[in-house]
Order: sequence, then C-alpha cells, then structure tokens
Amino acid sequence: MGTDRPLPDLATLRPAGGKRSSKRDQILNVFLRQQAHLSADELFELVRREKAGIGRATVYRTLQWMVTAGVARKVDFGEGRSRFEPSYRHPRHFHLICANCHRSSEFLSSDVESLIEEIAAARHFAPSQSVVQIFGTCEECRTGKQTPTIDGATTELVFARDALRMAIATERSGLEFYTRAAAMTKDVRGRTVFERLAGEEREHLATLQKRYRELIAQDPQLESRPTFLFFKGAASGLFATGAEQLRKGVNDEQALLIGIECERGSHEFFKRYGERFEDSEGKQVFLEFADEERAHRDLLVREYRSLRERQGRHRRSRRTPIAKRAR
Amino acid sequence: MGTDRPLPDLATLRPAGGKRSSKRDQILNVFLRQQAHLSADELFELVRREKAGIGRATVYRTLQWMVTAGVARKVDFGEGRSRFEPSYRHPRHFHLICANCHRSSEFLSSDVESLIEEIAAARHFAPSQSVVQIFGTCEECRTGKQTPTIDGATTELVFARDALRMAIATERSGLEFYTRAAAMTKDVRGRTVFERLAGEEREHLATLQKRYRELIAQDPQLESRPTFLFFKGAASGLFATGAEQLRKGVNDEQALLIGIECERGSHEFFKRYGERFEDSEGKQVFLEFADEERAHRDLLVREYRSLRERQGRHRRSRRTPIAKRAR
DNA sequence: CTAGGTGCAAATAATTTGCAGAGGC
DNA sequence: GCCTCTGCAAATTATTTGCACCTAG
Repeated sequence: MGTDRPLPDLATLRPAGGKRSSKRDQILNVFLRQQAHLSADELFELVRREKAGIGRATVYRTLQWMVTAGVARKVDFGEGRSRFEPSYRHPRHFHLICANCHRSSEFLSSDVESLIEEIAAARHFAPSQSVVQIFGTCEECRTGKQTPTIDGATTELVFARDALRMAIATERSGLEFYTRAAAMTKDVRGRTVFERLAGEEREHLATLQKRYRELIAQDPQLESRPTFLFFKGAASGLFATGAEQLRKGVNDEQALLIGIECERGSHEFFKRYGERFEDSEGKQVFLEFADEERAHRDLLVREYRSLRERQGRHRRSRRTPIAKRAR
Repeated sequence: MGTDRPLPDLATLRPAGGKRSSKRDQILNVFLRQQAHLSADELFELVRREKAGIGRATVYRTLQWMVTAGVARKVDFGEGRSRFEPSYRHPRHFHLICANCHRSSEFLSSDVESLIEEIAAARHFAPSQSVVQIFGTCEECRTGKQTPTIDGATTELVFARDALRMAIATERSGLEFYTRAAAMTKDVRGRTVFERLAGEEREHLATLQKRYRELIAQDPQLESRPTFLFFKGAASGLFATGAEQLRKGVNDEQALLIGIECERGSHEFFKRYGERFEDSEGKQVFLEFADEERAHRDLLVREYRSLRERQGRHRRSRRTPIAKRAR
C-alpha cells in the first residue's frame, strides 16, 4: 500500500530559505511517504528506524521549517501535542475527529470555505488559514460495524470520484436546461445552438459517466466510501436556477443570456476549485470541465451577438452583415 | 468595568460530581468574572492575587473539573498551551484569531453550524462539539486604525442587536409577503386574514424598531460594532422565497399554504436559536419572535381549514384544483 | 470517620536551546 | 572559510502526579 504513490518533486516542494541539507531530505522523504497525521516524535521514530544518527531536535527543527515553507501543516487535535500533515495535496481541508478512537477523517467543503470567507470579509479580517474540526463519535465506534473509509491511499480516488459526481450533476442539469431552451426558442439559429449544446452535454455526460465507471472499477468499494467533497451548488445550482427561469417564460435573447450566465458561473467554479489542488485525477476533471464550460459560454456569446445583429439589421432596413468571428 | 455583570448562579453551574469545596468556588468565581480566554497559568496568577495559598495544581485540577462539568470550555489557539473560556453564555461559537496580535474575536453562524451538521450526518458521525478557527490578520494589525470591537462587556448587547436585526429583516420580508398575498387573494375572508397579518407585521416591525433604537441608545458605538451573529436566511430566506412564489401566481389556497410553511420554518428557526442561549436580551428576542410566528401560523392554519370547508360546501360550482400538500 | 480536595514538590511530556563540531557552497 | 545545519544534552514550558495533610458531609 501506498509507498508507490508518486511523490511530488522535492525540489519543487522545498522552497528557498534553507540549505540543501542531507538530513532534511531524509526527514522530508519519510514524512511525505506517510499518510497519517504524525506527531513530531512519531516521525522521529520512523526516521531513526530508517537511518540512525538523526537527532530528535533536528526532526523538530525540520518540521518547523517544513511548516514555514508550506510543505507541512501543523494540526492540533487537542491531545497536548501537535501533529503534522503534508500540505501538498489538498491545500484546505477540514477534520472529523473521533473522541473515542482518536482517528480523524478529512473532508472538503466549498460551502464552508465560502461562508468562512464571507464572515472574514464582514469582519475585515484577512484570513490565511482556517481550521474546522468536528469532534464526536464516529460510526464505527458507535455501531461497532466497520464501514469503508477514506485513507491516504484512497483519498485521490475519492476526490476524483466526487469531482466526477459534481461534474455529472452539473452536466445533467445543463442538459435539462438546454433541452428546455431548445424547445422554447423561436429563432431557428438560436434553437440550433441550444440543440447543439444539448447534444454536447449529452455526449459529454456519457463520457463522464464512462470515466466514472472506469474509476469505480479501480476500487470495488469506491462508491460506498463516504463523501469527501461537499458542495451543495453542483446539481441544485446555476443551471437548475436557469431552467427555473426558463420555465417562467423568456424570449430567445433572454434564454441566451441566462445560458451565458450559467456557463460563466459554472466555469468560474470549476476553474477555481481545479486550481486549488495538486495534480490528481480530480484536478484534471475540474479543469477539463472548466474548459468545456468556457467553450460553451463562448459559443453562446457568439450566438447572442449574432442574434442581436440580425435583429438590428431587421429593425433598420438591410445592411451588410459583418461576419465577425470572435476568436 | 464588567465586574457587575450578573454572574450565573454557581449552584446551577456546578453540577454533581464533586464536593462543595471552598477553593473551587474561589477559582470558579475568579474564572467566571474574566472575559478573556485565560490560560491555566494566567488564571492561577489571578487567583493567587486575590487569595494567597492556592496551588497551581489545584487550578489545573479545577479547570479540568470545570471542563468535564461543562462550565468551561478548553480552546486551543495553537500556542502550545490551552486556554479556557466560560461556556455558559454561548454554547457554540467560533473564533477569528489574529496571528499577529494574538487576540481572538468570536462569532456565531447558524449557517456554518448547519453545514457542519449536514456533513457530520453524511458521514454518520455524531458530532458533539465543533471548532472553527479562522487564522489571519485582523483589521487593526493590518491598517493600524482602531475599530470598535466586541469584548466580553459588549457581547450581550451585540448579540441582542443581531437578534433584533434578524427579527426585523424577517419581519420586513414577512410584511412584503403578506401585503402581496393580500393584494392577490380573491377570497374575501382569506384576504382579510392576510391583511390582518400584514397589519400585525407592520405593527410588530415598529415595536422591534423601537426596541432596536433603545438598544442602540445603550452604547453609542453599538451599531458600528462588527457582526457577531451570521445568518443568511433571515432576510433572504423563507418569506422572500414565499413572495417569489406568489409572484409566479398561485390561488388563494396555495397562498395560505405558502404562508403556513413560511411561518412554520421561521418559528422553528427562531425557537431553535433562542433555546440555545443562556438568558439574555438576545434570547428573549428570539423566543418572543418564535412565539409570534407560531401564532401567525396557527391563524393561517385555521383560515386554511375554513377555506377548505367553505370550498367543500360549494364544491360543484367552483373550479378548485385541490393542490395536494404532502409533508 | 472518610472520601475527596489541596499544597507542595517532584515527575512527565513536548518542545526548544546552547554549543561544539560537520557539511554545503 | 563562512554560515547554516546537526547531534547531544541540558533547559524550558505546560501539565500531571505522589503523598501527606486537611475538610466537608
């Protein structure tokens, strides 16, 4: 398990501020291979087991340095000593901590993050890091029965799974939006655009689902593992609201504008989230999806311009069209 | 300042599990008078200043006991030592912690709380306590200029202020809802009910605003102090959604049902929040408001029943699609 | 009378520091 | 050669414990 996980390039991770060092690399190496939250002393033990002659103080000093360098993050579960975790994978994440078995499990929540940002902004506070810890009793300690978990070895997979789930939900909602928009658009060209987008969504949906199935195949338990990434907006968000607006009745132009707005928002979201993470399948999914959304938006924008132009031409008498291709 | 803040009854706070004790009361007393987050040693210093002959160990033991007894809460700001805060005032609250000046400031957020609950539920985790800490730089450290703060002496006032603000926002939104509902309701009796409710909202709104002004008069800076209680749903929540639905067009019966739903939700929220806190003006506001919402809901329910009854009587001549309400 | 509370000093535990020597640039 | 890193041991800091003594019920 796990030792074969691709480690990030040490040179990249170790920023300026210290000498090349030999021992540091040793310690860093051992540290990065771990998947649990280590205490300084546990790390010391591990290091000494691999190579004798490294002092405890050095481990402490190296940990300090790793934290200031941003390679490691210090977490405090209230045990009276600090634990450390590599920070390269998920820049921000939060913890569920079982008061009984002392194990911790991680999660991401873009909803919590944005609330925190809002609150900080309201207080004119410049946030640098936030800690969210939910203490309580885990399912296993409560019911006794063992349930699939997310450990270091599976985090990547689960993250990818959740990214895909979000993308699929958004895609579904987009498909519904475009289908509805196509059905109600009067302008022929506009309708064609919506139909084309609906088609693309359908196609891409199929791709995503295939990819999802492939991912699932990598770990038979993957689907039953707990949610890692919480985000309420994916399915119930932009496109759903857009479809809602369509239902109330709008004209062709408005439908296009709504579509543009949805794609823009969706693109922003996926891009922002995708950029937050280190290389991984999940990041990939986010970024690809962001790209697709932008392409769609561009298409809609072109169509919107064209519609306006044709309307303008019609409204006046007839003028020579200037086929301006945006990009 | 501040020593005259009414202290909660010691007998109530000190639960079974220990002897009457004399020193403990001393320590507890000093502790409860404080408004800052004390470290064990700081408390020891304070206690020894008031009465010599109390050992450091006793302070530590008493703090431990206070925590298990639920009188105090242990907070960890990552300084390598624990701090403690009395837990009687706000059962749950979170912290903004300035990494520069090491001061911390508190906030409440029902939004964060509910997200946390959702996440815990999704993970089948039974949460008991949650910690949210936002580390960063406070406004004062960043800009140098001093801004009004929330300290122990003003927390109660600010909490009451925010409770009132929420109530006022909800009331406003309710007023709009009922005004709109009254305007579009065809049934005379139903319209009268909506008008009456609109009237009540208007009246209560005036009361709340008066109360708000009185509160503000107690502290000239009160209005400019930062937000303590974050809750997005108050103004933009239930009633606003309800009004939105009205705008889309509904019949009398549906309008009543929407009203009932809004009042129910609103009542639940204010009740739940009101129950969470120790005696204070803010709690008062929440509970009173909860009561009012329930009264309104009851009125609407009665009216709804009456309408159904009357419709039943004239069933054959009226076009009455009976919207089945599940839930 | 007796269980639990208390002070003091000593013990732990986690982490830091002083200092002489080693190693990278 | 200079400056930083490193190991070791000693120091510091926060907190706990052992133990003889006290006090409320």
